[in-house]
Amino acid sequence: MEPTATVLDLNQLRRSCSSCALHELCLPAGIDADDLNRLDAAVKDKRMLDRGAMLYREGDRFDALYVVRSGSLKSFVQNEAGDMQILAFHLPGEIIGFDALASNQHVSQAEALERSSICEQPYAHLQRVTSEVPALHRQLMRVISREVVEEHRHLMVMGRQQAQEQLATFLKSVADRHQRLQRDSTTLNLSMSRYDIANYLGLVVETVSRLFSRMEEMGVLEVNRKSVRILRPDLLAGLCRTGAMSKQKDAG
Amino acid sequence: MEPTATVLDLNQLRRSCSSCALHELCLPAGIDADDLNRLDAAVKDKRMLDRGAMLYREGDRFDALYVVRSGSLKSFVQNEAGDMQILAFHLPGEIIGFDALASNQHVSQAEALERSSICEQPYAHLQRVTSEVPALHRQLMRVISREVVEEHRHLMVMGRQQAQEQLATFLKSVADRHQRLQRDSTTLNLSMSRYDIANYLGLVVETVSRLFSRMEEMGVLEVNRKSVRILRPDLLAGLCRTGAMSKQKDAG
DNA sequence: CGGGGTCTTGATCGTCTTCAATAAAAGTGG
DNA sequence: CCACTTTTATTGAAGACGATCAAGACCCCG
Repeated sequence: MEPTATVLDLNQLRRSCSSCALHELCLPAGIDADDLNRLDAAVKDKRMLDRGAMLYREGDRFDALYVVRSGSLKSFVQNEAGDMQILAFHLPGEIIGFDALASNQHVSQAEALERSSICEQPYAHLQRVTSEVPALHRQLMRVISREVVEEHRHLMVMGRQQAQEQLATFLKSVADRHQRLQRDSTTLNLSMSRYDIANYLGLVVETVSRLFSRMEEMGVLEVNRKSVRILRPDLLAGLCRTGAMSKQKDAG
Repeated sequence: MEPTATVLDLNQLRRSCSSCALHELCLPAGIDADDLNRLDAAVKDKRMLDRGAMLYREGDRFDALYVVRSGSLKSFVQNEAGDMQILAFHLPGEIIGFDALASNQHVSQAEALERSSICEQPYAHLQRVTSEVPALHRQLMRVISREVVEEHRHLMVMGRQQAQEQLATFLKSVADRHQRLQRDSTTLNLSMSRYDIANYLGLVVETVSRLFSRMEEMGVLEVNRKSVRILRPDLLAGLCRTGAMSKQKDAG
């Protein structure tokens, strides 16, 4: 759509973390310039991934955490039958790879949804730096914790909300993350396919497509393939709430 | 149901970890007697929880991991509206509390499903011991990793399977965990209510009840309230498989 | 023994899925 | 660059699965 983005990425690629446009969003939040430089030194390289390319596969040895600089990815698991379940979408500034922290090898897979620039943080280095810089360690823990909370939220959405609420919640989530990136949070460019969205929510693609159309009719959205404009953020927020009847609320 | 269990618990309560019937199932797997004693010293106390009692609540400061000695618990999250989503059930030998590891405070809640005996491992001590005993550290990491994998599996079940497959998978999971405990894996005593099972799977209680009846008619189970006997483990295993049509399999 | 919570079962309804067809976009190769 | 195929998205019609509403049975606890 806009070639500007690509050009920007290429420029950023040359720069170090301290000048990274995302540096306040990922690990270094609340960390001074000195600490930042030490972290910077640990960065191995900045990889480019084409659409469909895998960042890591299940079983891969764990040797780094990854920060999305530009583009986006999906992470997912597969069962014996090959069924895929998408766990999360990852936007710029977000960190991937935590799934391998405990066992030292990945238990999920990550694939680029579009041409993406990835910043690789070798874990051995990162570990050394975080042990020396308590602030960085706390920040890393905070990010991991957010990850856990996010998984809980995903389960809650799948378990207790119905399709329209689910899609509304998903869109709001993407919009909120755009906002944190100081981007226009009303004009979303969804890099993932309808299939991916459906899979993530536990629905089929037709249902998702219909919901987009319905929310457009309601005047909440303006949908054009990948491009979704949120016309009424207030209404969208309302659609997220599990309306009156849901399954069960608090159990005694 | 059987007072024998309660008596056993009371006896075990007096004993240390090294004589704990579950010791090979939880942390100390693959750890020699010497190491075990050091771990033993770290155990603060063994708590009893009545049915409905909370082990920890959201926001509680993190200060220990807990091992279920007997009984069982559920862990869950709640949203602003008070809707509950059960994340997991915890059987004897299983460890709870990992959700707080990163942020140092719990982001979910744990409640006893029946009178349960809990072994408390103060984290400060545990940390000291694991740093001195690499084998224990690895074992802890392995357990955490299993937790992550389990959450992925939960998402997969909720997202891609239909009701009957979900319940079959749930039952098989409980049976498998019974087997690891060297218990009779064909006679389950489900401590959680139908409401809890339904909530865990993202269904309503009536659906779960009907599915139990249906699987009984099929000759797979013999159901009597909380007591479920698996007559045909082979058929049950078959019911777990997402039969032919599901939502979407592997995406290209 | 009564009463509240749990569980089961039935009837009906609605949401989401399935199947099918079309359209638009993107990728492919001459 | 344009036919060609393939993938992705939309829409319709029909059907199924699970939810909802309602009633009754059962169980446990005071």
